[in-house]
Amino acid sequence: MSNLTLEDIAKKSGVSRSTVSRVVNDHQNISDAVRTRVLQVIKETGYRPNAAARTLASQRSHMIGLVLPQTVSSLFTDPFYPQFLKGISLACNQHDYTLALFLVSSEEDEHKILTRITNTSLLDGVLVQVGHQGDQRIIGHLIDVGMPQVVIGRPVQSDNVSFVDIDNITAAYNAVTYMVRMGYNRIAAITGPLKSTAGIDRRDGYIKALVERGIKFDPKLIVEGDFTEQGGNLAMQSLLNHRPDAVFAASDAMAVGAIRAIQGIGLNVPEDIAVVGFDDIPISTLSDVQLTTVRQPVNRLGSNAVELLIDLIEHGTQPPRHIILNSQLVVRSTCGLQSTGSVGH
Amino acid sequence: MSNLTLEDIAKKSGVSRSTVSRVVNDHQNISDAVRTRVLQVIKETGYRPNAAARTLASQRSHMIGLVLPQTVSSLFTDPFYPQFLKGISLACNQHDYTLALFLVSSEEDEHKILTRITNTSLLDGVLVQVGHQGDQRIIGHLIDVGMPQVVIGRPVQSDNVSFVDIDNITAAYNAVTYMVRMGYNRIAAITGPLKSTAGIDRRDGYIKALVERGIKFDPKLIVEGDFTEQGGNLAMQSLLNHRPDAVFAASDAMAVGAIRAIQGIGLNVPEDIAVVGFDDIPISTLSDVQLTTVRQPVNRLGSNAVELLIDLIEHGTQPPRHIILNSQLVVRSTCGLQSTGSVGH
DNA sequence: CTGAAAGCGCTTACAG
DNA sequence: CTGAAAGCGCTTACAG
Repeated sequence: MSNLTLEDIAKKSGVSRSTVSRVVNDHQNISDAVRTRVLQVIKETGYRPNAAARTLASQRSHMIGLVLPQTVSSLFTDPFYPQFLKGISLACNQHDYTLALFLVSSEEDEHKILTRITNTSLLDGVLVQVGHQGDQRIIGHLIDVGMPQVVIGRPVQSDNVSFVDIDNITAAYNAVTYMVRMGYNRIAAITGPLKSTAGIDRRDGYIKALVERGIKFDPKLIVEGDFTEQGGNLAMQSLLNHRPDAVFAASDAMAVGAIRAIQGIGLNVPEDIAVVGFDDIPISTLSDVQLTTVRQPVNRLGSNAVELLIDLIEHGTQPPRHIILNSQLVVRSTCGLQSTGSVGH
Repeated sequence: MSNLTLEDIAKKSGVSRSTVSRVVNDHQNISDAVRTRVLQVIKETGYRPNAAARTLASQRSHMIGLVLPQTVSSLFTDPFYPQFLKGISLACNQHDYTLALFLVSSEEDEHKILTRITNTSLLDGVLVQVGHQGDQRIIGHLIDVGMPQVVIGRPVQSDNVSFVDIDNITAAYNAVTYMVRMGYNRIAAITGPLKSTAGIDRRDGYIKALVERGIKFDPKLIVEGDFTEQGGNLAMQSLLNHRPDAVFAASDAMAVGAIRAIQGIGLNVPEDIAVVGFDDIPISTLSDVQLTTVRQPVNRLGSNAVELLIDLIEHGTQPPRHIILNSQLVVRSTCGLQSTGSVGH
C-alpha cells in the first residue's frame, strides 16, 4: 500500500533525497552507516520505487519488447516458441530487464502495436522475430524511429540491422550430406516458402550438398512447401510420381505430412523412402516414428538476441552485428537404421 | 528520432501544451479547427508521446503483467500455453494495454520478479496463473502490496482474490458420466496432484459421477498422478492389477502415458480398456490414437481474465469476483467407438 | 473550448 | 561522502 516517496524515506532517515536515491540504486561512495540506516528505513516502511519516475528521469525503462509477427497461428503448432520464450525470459531476468510481449495477429493489431512500441520511454529496445512471412514492415518502422532492435532470424534486407540466426544453409547441407552418405541418391526436397530466408537457405544447403557430392540435381525433385504438415503432405504426393528414395523436408511438420503421404500409398519409412526433417519438434510418444532431424539451438537463439540487444542499448549502436548459430543433426530412424558417426541424440 | 515534446508541438501549432495533450488523448470539447491543426503538426513532425511521463502524471501505466509460476518446464510440453497467451495478448491489444510477461523458473527468479512487479507505476495490475503447484506466495505478496490481481485457475485460498477458472468438477463429472453411459463400470482414475485445486476438483467430479450412477466406488481404482505422461504411465501400470475396464485421466499427457502402459502389456484401447483424457492437446497425426477428452475454453479463460482485471483496475476493487467457465467433452474413439448424443468435435 | 500552473517521483551533474 | 537544485515530459483540476 506504500505510497511513500524517496522524499519520505529521506526525511525518516535524516538524509537528503539524493542520498536515498544513491543507496536504492546501489551507487558507490556511500558511508556504511548511512547506507545501513536508509536500507533499514526502506525495509521497515516497505518503500517501493516508482518505475515511471525513474524512467522519466533516467531516460531508460529497462524494458524490452518482443514482437512475434503474424505468428499467432503457428504459435500453436510450433513447439519452437515455448523454448524460445523461455530463453528470452530467462536472459531478461538475468539482466534485470522486463519483457513486454507483442503478438501481432492482424493488420489492425500491427498498427496499434507499432504506435505503442514506438512511444518514447516505453521500451529501451525491441526484439523482432522474422516469421516465415518475413515481416519487413515492422523492422523498417523501428529503424525509422531509431529504436534499438535485434532481429531473430535473418530478414530479407539485413544490411542495416543486427540479427541472430541459425546457419540454415550449413544445417541443411549437413543433413543432406548425411542422407547421401547413407546411400540415397534420388533425394527430394520439400522447401519452406521461398520468400523467407529460412526457406531459401535450407533449399540452398540441400542443393549445395548434392552438387558437392556429384549427385545430379533434378528440379522435379524440389517442391515448395509452407512449413505446415498439410503442405508437406501435398508436396509429397506430387513428389511420389518422380520416385525419390529419400526426402529432405525443411520442417518437421512437413516431414510428418510427407511420412503420412508415403504411408498412405502403402510404402514404408525408411525402407522405401527415407525422411529427414528440420526443427526437432517433440512428436507424440504414441507415434512409432523416430524422426531424424535438425535441432536448432533455440534457447541460445533467444538469450543471444537479448544480450546483443542490451549491448546495443547500453553501448550505442555501432555498425549492425550478425550472430550465426550452429545446429545439430539428430540421427534417429527415419533415414537409415544404423546410426553412423553423426551426432546422436 | 523525434525527441519532440508536447511543448514543441504546442509551439508549432500555436496552442497551449494542455490543448495538445487533450487532442493526443482524444478528449472532447476541442474545436475541430484546433484538433485538425494539431493533428497535422503531430503527423508532420512524427511526435511520439513519452510513456513514462504520461504514466507518472496520470498514475496509470496501461500495462499489465502475466506471471507464470514455476511453469517453465511444463511450458514446453503443455500446448495449453500458446493458446492461452494468444487469448491474453489479443484481449490486451483490444483494450490498449501492454502485456509484460514473467516466467518464474527458480526461487531466485521469483524474488527478482516480485520486487520488479511491485514497483509503483510499472504495472496497473497482474494476472497470475496458478500452476499445478498452486503458488500462493506470489498471490499473497500481491495482496499485501495492494496490487490489483486476477488469478487464472482457482487458488487454494480463494476468499480474498478474484479468479477465473474452468468448472473442473463438472467437466470431470460429465466425462465420467459419459463413460458410465458407454457401459463401463470399473472405471479407474488417474488424478492430478492433490495439492492443486485442478487435481482435487477433477477427482471429485469423477467420484460424484460414480456415486450418482450408483457405481461402487473402489479406492484401489484411484491413483494420484502428476499430470505428466510418465506419471500417467506409472499410475496405469499399478492400476492394471485391479482390472479396470476404463480409466479417466486428469490430463491428456497422463492419458497418453496410460495408453502406452495398456498397449505395453498387449491390450488394446478401447477394446480392453477405454481411456478418457483432459485438455484436448493436439496429438501428432502420426498417432493412431483418437483421444476422447475434455476441451477447456482456453482462449476465453485468457480474455475473461484480462477483462476482469481491467475492470478491477478501472473501477475499483469491490469484493473479489469469481468467473467459472464450462468445458466441453470431445468424443473421439478411445472410449467406445460410436459417438452418442455427446458434444462432438 | 482553452490556458497557466502545479504536480507526478525520480536522477544526476554540480558544488562542496 | 552528501546536499540543493534543475529537469525529465506529461496530466489535470481550476479558471475563465
